[in-house]
Amino acid sequence: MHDAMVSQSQLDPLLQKCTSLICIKQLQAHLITTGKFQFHPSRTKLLELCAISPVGDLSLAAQIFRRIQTPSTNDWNAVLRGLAQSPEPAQALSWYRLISRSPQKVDALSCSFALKGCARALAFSVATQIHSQLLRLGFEADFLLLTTLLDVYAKTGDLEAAQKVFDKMPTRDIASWNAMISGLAQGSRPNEAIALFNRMEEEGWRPNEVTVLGALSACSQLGALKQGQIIHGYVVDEKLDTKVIVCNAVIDMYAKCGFVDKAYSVFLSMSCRKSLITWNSMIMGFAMNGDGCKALELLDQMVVDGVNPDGVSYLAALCACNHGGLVEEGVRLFDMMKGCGVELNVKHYGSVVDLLGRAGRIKEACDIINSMPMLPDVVLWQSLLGASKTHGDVKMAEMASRKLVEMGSNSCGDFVLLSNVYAAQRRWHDVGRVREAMKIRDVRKLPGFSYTEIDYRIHKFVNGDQSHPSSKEIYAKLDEIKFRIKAYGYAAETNLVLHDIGEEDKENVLNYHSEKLAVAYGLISTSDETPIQVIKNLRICVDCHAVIKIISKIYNTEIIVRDRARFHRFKEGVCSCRDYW
DNA sequence: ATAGGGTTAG
Repeated sequence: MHDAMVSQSQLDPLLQKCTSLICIKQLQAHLITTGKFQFHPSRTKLLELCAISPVGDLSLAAQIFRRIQTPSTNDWNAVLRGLAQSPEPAQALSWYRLISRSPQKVDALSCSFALKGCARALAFSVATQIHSQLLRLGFEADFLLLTTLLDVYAKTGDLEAAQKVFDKMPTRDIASWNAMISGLAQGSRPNEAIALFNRMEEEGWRPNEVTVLGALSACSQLGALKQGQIIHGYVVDEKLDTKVIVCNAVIDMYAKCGFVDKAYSVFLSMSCRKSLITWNSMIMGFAMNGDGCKALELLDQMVVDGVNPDGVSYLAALCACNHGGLVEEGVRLFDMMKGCGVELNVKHYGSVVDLLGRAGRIKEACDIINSMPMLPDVVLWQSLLGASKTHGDVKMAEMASRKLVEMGSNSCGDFVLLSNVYAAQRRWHDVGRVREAMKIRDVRKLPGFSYTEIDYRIHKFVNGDQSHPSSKEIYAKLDEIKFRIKAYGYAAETNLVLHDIGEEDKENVLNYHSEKLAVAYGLISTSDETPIQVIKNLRICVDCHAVIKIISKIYNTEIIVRDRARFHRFKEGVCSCRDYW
């Protein structure tokens, strides 16, 4: 680059074309050698480019900054913005404090970048400080800044604060709505996310691709198929499905609503190029639905399509083998993974241990745990404990429980499993011992709950719930079910109930599990052919599984239950998991 | 004068 060629007016266009670090360095050297560095109007732009562009270099930006004798707020902000989007966003917050103490002081942009840093560093209390500061500085009418603020509150987990900012905003634009909707969806308040999405449409806004991502994610969480289908329709009408990211969200929504076929048809008819996430979402969809063969097929196909599987792809495929009962294929896949350059993490080990454990190959599962290069996590011991329970291996169950206690696990499920191992053997004294340990440690049962979507509304039930407006009819239906399945030859598996209470009471505990309440409500509320859909936060219980199979037969209806790990599709007395889960 | 905010799988 020749000095004479670069006059003041020519620097800006050069900056626009600057797409490499070398180029940045050349322009910087030029400014220095020509003595224009301290005063050139494009210096800040160069600094910003260096701090935030993917080809830039943040430490070089810091070096450049240090040479500036009197940095302007914009110079400060350039580095601040770089720090906020760097892998160490917390550094942005100390930098922000430096700006506050500098003669130039912060402006609205400084607040914006610092808040972005808070969002990424999950620094809630700093965000509240910046919040009060921006009010003092009189930025409260800046709705872009307020959108950033509400986003930080949502991301750091204070949805009430986010909602407050949103409600008080004098003007909003689509990004403000999007931040609030995705905030609710990601903060596990999917019902409110969907309600806000609908309100947005009522108020005449046209959702864009970011909006539907949040809304679809909410539908996925809830298993809200009908609502999800409406959004999918909108996506097609508005041609938002030209974006791969939107297609991915649609695929995920159908898969998590239990309609893997529908997910697959969207997958097959996509007009844009599939990304790694597309393949992974689809493989996971097949995994959740127990279709191991299809998952393995896709794992091969993606390579042909030029997309390299990553650790998530393999984990999903392994999980599919697990849920599909493809034990040999799963073990083979696991062995193959060791030589294909993908780093195995604790989840891969967890999955194969689970696979072997479920198949009753508990010794092999235990050997894998002992051979791991990293420390086993609680999940591994929990699957081994679960497998020991299923296969009645008391010794192994006790060993796994001991490990869990050593690791400080205070999860109720661990205690319940061990207790169930004893209960199945009628060792009530040991059951009592476990229950005592739970009391001492103040272990509480994570409450089980189930959802079902009826007429576009989500109905939630907890165990023994009597709060639903149709509670009377639901319980009457459960009585009828109880009567009809008894006549069919069913006997409750009461050895699964934790407490050594009377047989009849045990039956009642089981009878009013949340998933049974949701299924009963589904039965009295739907008359058409659509399957009853239930989403449960925990794993489905063995008794509920047995009962729902019979219900699907005697009521001639299809019932789809999504539990914590996978789908169960009940039809004509059998379940898609083939009782293997 | 202008800059800034919202994004899918595990």
